[in-house]
Amino acid sequence: MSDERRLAVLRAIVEDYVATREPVGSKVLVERHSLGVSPATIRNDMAVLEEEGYIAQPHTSAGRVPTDKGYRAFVDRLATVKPLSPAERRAISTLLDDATDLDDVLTRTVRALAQLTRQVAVVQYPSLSRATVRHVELVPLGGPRLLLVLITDSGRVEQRTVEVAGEVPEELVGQMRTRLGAVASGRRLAEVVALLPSLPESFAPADRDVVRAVLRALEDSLSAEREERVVLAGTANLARSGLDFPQSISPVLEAIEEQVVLLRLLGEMADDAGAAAGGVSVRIGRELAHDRLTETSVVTSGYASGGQVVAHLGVLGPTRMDYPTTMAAVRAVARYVSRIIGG
Amino acid sequence: MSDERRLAVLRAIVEDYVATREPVGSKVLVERHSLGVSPATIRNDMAVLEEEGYIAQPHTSAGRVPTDKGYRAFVDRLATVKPLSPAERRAISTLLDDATDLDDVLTRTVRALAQLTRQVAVVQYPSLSRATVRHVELVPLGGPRLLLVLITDSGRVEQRTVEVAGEVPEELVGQMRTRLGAVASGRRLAEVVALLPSLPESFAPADRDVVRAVLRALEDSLSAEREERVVLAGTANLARSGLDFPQSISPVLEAIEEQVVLLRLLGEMADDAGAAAGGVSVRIGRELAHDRLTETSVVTSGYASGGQVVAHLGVLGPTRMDYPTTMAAVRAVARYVSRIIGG
DNA sequence: CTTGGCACTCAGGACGGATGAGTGCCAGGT
DNA sequence: ACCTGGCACTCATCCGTCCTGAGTGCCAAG
Repeated sequence: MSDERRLAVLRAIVEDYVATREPVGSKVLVERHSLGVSPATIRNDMAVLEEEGYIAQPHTSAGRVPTDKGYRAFVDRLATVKPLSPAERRAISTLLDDATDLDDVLTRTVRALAQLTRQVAVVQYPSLSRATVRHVELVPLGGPRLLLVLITDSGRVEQRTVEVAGEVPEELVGQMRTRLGAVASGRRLAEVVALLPSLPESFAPADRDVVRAVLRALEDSLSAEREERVVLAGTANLARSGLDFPQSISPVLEAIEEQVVLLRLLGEMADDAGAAAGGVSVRIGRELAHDRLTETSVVTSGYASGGQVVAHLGVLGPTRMDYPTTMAAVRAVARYVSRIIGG
Repeated sequence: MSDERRLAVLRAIVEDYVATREPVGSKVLVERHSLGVSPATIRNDMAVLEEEGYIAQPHTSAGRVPTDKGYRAFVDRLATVKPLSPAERRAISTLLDDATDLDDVLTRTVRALAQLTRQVAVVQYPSLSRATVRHVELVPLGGPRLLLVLITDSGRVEQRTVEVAGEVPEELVGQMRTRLGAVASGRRLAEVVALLPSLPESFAPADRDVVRAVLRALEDSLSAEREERVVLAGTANLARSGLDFPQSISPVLEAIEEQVVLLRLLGEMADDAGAAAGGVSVRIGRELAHDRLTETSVVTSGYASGGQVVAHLGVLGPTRMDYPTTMAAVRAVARYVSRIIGG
């Protein structure tokens, strides 16, 4: 009982099924792959693979289809690395090279990823919590409103309006700007938050209410909820591969509208085994632990700035996706982005 | 030949078809609407309506379906205004009232619109070209990079990194910041662009290259292409109403990914007849003049700041949509946003 | 352990008749 | 001049039946 051949059969099934979208039977298997044995033998192997949960039959008289477990085995042990074509590499560079600011880089990145993989792409903004403050700006908007702008070293710009009691004198605005700048510049955001409470005391008692309002806004901007942002592209690809989602594509559309869901996934997958080595992390169907995404797989990778992983990006597609190609694309794009923003 | 009754029949057909998604025949028409005549009479009217192009038959033994022209007549002459329910009004307020900055307002707006109409919602950012500059900020990002931040009176914050030849001394940065601020503050963007060319001459000759790089970036930020942005929501609603798009929803998904297409539409519709009166503009199917959106309708309205229309928002859905409700929602939301940002 | 043979299952397509919704037209009534 | 009931006609859809063929599992022989 050649254990080896059984795995070869599994690989062949996954590859054929991904290519044709149709359950694959023993006959076409020996025809398309040179396995050197007869269909009957393959059938025995397939029976075992089914017993072990790697493949399944949609109905009695049909061929076999890989299960989540089957795809998992394929990804972990069977997939052969598939380098990007020169054309694809070129596409990445031409798309990303003349980006201007961070927004632009990420928008182009997510488009590149969607285009390469022909699937839905997600890119997360660099995390704020690990960033350091480059600059704090406070601008009167007229009337009782101020605009607070926060610039981090990763190039992120956060903005927030502050409602205060009444018109704020230019002088006080200047004072706050200076002292906030002095306290925050060069520090990590978490440190800044810790230093804020003591700040009002250095102002005249009459001004402290205004100062406190500004600080509350600042603290709020740094809160976990606001700090996470994602960009999306390739939603249209879902419709194209609509047939790959037996139910319907709505669960996927819903999930990607709920950015919370995406962020949870990206976060969880950051801790996955493969991800540590700067590699690619894959979750297949049920592994996503999301009851409406059982037909979906996600492929992610972290990207870095200054050697430090600052955020993640990835791709969403049907479980029945071309994993080698997708993984190669995700890895390549993640590296390229790291190079651009990483300095 | 009562012209009046024929229009009543058309209205009834549109209403029934929108409600049931099924071609409507003469019999159910007299049953559901009290038209006071027999099915046979209705049939004669329907024959005329078909002749004139307001309705059509999918196949011989089926009922009638409104054509684009039929919907147009309905919208222009037949639709009865349908005020929002108190619950819906409340939904708008609770969703929008505690918004913080402009980004937040627009994100909440687009969500509210998507939720109310159960369709795809689009909100355009306030146009830059009519805005005036509130503040210009220039921040060294370390190395040969500067970050240029532009804040307008409508609360928009534009950012852009600038690559220069080498490290820029803090003093020069300060100088540029001050002079840029002096030139730009309070002026309209178009005026600012006109004033830029003369600016380098007030700097030391050695610094002029750097100054010019910054100005180029600034000018670029103000260019038409960059100035337009939109936010989207409700894409998942497309899947739900997937049956309403006979072909597939992909053309719609593609169109909304191509923001250019959306911007063109919003722009064109701003000039439509109804739009002038601060009202709602509707385009139905072929009227969109987009060969892949023949099954789609768009409902838009402008929203204002300081009495001036600064941008547009709207909704995309199947031609077979509930126009009165959708129009009411779009108008209500547009007014509410105007009130919030309009000051 | 492999292989050819064989009986078995069953989804999907093809065919055909019945059903019924809906129409257009006409002749008669108001 | 218009409305109406009656009627014959069309045709999409539904449903039951049959057939085909892909694919399987099992077995006995190599």
